[in-house]
Amino acid sequence: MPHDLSKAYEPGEIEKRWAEYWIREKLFSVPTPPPGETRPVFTLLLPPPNVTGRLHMGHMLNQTQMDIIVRWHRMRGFLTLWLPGTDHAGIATQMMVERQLAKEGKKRRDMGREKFVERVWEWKREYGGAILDQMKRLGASVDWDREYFTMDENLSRAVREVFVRLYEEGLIYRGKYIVNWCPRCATAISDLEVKHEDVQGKLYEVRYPVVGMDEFITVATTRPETMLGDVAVAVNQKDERYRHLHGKKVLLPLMQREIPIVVDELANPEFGTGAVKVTPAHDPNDFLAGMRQNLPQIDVMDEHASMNQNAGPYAGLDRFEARKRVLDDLRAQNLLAGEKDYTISLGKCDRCGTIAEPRLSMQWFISIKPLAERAIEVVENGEITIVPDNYRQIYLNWMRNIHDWCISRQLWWGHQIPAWYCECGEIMVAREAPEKCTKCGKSPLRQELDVLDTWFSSGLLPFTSLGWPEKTRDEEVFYPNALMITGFDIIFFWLARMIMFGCHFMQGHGQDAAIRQASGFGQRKDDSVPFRNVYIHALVRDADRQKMSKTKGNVIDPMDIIERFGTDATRFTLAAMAAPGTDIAFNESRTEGYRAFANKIWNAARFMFMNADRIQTGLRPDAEIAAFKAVTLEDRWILSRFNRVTKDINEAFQDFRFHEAANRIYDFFWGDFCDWYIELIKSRLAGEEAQLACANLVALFEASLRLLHPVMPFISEEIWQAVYDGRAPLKSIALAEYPQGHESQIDLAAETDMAILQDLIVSVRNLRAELKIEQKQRIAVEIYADAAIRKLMEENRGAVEKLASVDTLRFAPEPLAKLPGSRSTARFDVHVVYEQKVDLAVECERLKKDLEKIEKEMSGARQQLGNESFVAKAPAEVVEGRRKRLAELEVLQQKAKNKLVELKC
RNA sequence: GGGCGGUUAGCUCAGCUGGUUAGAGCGCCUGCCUUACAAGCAGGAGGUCGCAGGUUCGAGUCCUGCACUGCCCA
Repeated sequence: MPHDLSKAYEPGEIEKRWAEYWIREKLFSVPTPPPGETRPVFTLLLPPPNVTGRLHMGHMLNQTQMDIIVRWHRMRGFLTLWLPGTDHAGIATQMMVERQLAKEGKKRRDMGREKFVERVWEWKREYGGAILDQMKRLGASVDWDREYFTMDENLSRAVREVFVRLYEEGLIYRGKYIVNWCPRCATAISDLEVKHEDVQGKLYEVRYPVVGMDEFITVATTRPETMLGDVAVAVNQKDERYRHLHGKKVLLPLMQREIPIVVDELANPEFGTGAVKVTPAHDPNDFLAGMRQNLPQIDVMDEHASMNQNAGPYAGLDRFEARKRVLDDLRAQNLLAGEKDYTISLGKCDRCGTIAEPRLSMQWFISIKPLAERAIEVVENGEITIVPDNYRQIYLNWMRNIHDWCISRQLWWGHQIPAWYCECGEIMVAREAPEKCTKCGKSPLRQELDVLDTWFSSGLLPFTSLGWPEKTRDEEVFYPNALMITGFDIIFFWLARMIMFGCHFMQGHGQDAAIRQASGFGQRKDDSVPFRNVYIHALVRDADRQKMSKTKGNVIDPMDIIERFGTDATRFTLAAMAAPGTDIAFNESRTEGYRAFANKIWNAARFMFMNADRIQTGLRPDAEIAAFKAVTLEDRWILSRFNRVTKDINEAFQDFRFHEAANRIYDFFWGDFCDWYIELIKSRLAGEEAQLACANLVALFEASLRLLHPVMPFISEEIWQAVYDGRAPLKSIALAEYPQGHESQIDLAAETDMAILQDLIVSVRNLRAELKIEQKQRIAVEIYADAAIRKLMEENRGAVEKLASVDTLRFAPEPLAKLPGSRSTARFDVHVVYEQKVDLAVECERLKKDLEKIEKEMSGARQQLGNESFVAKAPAEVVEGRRKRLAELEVLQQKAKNKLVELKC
């Protein structure tokens, strides 16, 4: 890699090149370590994106954070495994292929299951890698050799194993219950796959005539079409209004069916009329009431939510059309007692947006409580930590109120449930297809047509991706994963399921003891957990804090942002804005700013190379911060800053405080390193010390690149490789050592001295601007200060001259604060010698403002110090700090006052 | 209905366990193409920290109430 970097920073080409290089060189591939491995291990599973997915901002944030943490660990010497892969996304993928077929005028059902599934595989082979390809462009440092797909043969085998074991343990059962049903997808969906939305609807009141009485009972409903399946009317025991109707019957309007009035807690006397229709086949609460009251279940809809033959004259109508007709007919018969506006919480299929329908059907379920118990325990007792802490509570609440999980889906794409039916009624659940019935010996058997919920298989990934159910060395080394990073919206999908399954199936598992100790988990007791720590990130919104959605059209495509600003700048933006627990309002102007930052780094590198090539030191192949020789004040200062910042950044990463780490490095590189250090050593680079100064520059730069690498992997790699001019000691900066902050190199005296010097330089610049002195014109300044400060300024007069364009620097024996064209701090007065008239009015105004501020602060400080309890109770250093500040303020006040008098303001 | 957040500069956001003068980026104003960088440099303006109480020597930070706003669950 030559030193001649192009003049402008062009991320596109650089990023593409290194992304390919990293993959080609298999830099992040981790072979199974043999026994005796002593390095700490860090494992992390990519929460599997849908195979149909395209990278969105949420993925980008998620992956940026993972990549930062992963690269950081790798550089700190951890054996770091990041496992990539995708899940088969049952409904989504099936939809995708059905749509493709529709274009060819074909239908899934005409095609047959086998052909259809083959077609899905074809689709997967062709398009299924899209999201992973995008990850490659991001430079995600995953182990591509270990890529998983939930439908792979080994993972499918694991799924069958899990199903069989759970069934044998009595934790899987089959039954006819009300489930959420999507009429478009024609499958059951889980509670989590139904998204609720408040919409304005109507509450209809319908009069049911009581049989044998000249009376009506009025029930309220938001879904009148379901009345066709009514089997009772319920009233509450305590409700006096209906006491006389207990045991009577009503004649169900439109259907002319006699149904009983039952007494059941389902009826809430406070709500509506207090009487409620009971439709066990179309409402979960009614279903339970039906069981209690031993009522029949009348299903009036088919799988597409059209009315079936049970709906009598309405058969064949779509549910909404049926609703209209039912209402019309009720109206005509004067049975519609009222319609009120009513807010309805409408459940929609998460995948396709169709209004979900509660449906009575035969499904497979997991009896979840026993699994949830341990999943609660491991979070309560700290075997798994969740950060930020408030999500811990959310997780626990959900887990404590969990319902049995419907795991069967009426789809073709997915893991077909390993259950077989015999005509004799026997059900066999087995790892491999049984040949004949175990009870009656008959064959052939018919396999269950349903497939498993996608989350069933992805919930197993923390261990199945490591070879389970085989006992593998990988499992011993890499399980439990160290960390899971995911979005809060996914807590219940992945997190909860992985924890339940992990704790259940990995019970008794032990991680290699030496590795576990080395990895920092020595004190954790439970190795069954899927991961030790969880970090939950927030949502990425648009610049106006709106949730991104296709319908609103405000979706920001990360690939588009990357195209324009580069991956590094995009990553940096997300990192810099990712304060734990806070949503990110993605603002393009920030990314633009961070591209400018990358450009700054780029140009600083060009400066370094320009000098290195000129000075001919030859860049040292062993460049590293240890080679830095602090001889001057600015050297000691920048070394101190570097160590301080490094320490802060390491701590920030430890706590997932990405924004803090990003801001620290930004301020350090731009504010300290470029604005001051480089400017200060320019004269040294031109002088006798050039070699040393240049070596220091390179050493510091190289270390800073390593510091930056996890956040901006590409530009750091590009420049780092250039530093070594094609002879880098390692294949990549990604394998180099991450800087550690050394307390011993933090030099408080140097930082204080430098601050005084910066103060002086800024004061002079300030005066120049005020006096409207042209930038080019060099000027004379006078300084008044005590001996120590005088010495400091004397020793660094070159710096002042260069950075403030000063040609003569004199020291005055008398205070200068009174003079026009002067500035004062508590430590020194500085005066610019310049004939041009000072604008007295402006100066007076500024002085008065300053004085006001000083005096305001003084009175505050005096009040505090005058308060006995403050002096008695506040920590000594705080009181001392206040005293010192007050003394300073007094000096400043005096100086300002004198000057006001002198200038006759 | 239950729970959880947010409200700090014109905009988007930091401010961890309460402690000196509340910060950043963008935007704005002034002056500079100063040989690394105009995606830049130098200087500057801009905030009674949503409102009202309280705890404390001390509150942007802790507590209570209110207002507005967002999310999750039922």
